[in-house]
Amino acid sequence: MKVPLIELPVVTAAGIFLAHYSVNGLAGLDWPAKKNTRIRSAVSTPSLQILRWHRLASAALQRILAGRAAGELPPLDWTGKTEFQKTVWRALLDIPSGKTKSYGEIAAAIGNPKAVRAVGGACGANPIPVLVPCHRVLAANKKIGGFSGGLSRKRDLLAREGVQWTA
DNA sequence: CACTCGATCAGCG
DNA sequence: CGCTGATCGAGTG
Repeated sequence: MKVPLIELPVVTAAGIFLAHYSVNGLAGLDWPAKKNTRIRSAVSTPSLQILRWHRLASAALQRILAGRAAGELPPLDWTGKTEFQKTVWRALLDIPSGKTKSYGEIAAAIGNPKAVRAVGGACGANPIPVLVPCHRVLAANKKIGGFSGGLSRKRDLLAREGVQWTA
């Protein structure tokens, strides 16, 4: 069955993010496009509930970009994702702003200490960057590691949170 | 099922 | 610093 998605823009100083909502909650977040793409609003009329979720998501995004704690999040829709991925993402939500963990620490935290590389894979598959703070995961030696959205974005987010990493 | 590929890591020279 | 093996989940055919 096909679940309709609603797209709503989040205007921030860092650009316009695009949030995707399903009937279950926030399902995805897109990085700001380079160009001034269509700021067209929702394809169909968002329900009151979705607008409410959107307020939460927008506020949380603004706070994280300002280097502060996210605060309350809307429900996250991870339908169709694997249990392993969901477990990893839940662990990411436990990393507070300004702190980081290594891929190995995440693996240990979810009780699967040898699944180090798999954790990296799950981070890369995260559909909701920033709010699910995949950028707070560094390599073991505090090196920057990788980032699917581009390393410059990871560096920017970490800098906003006052985090140090090794070159 | 049998591959392949990673946002890893620790060990070793 | 660079190379290597171990090891896991996901994607592909």
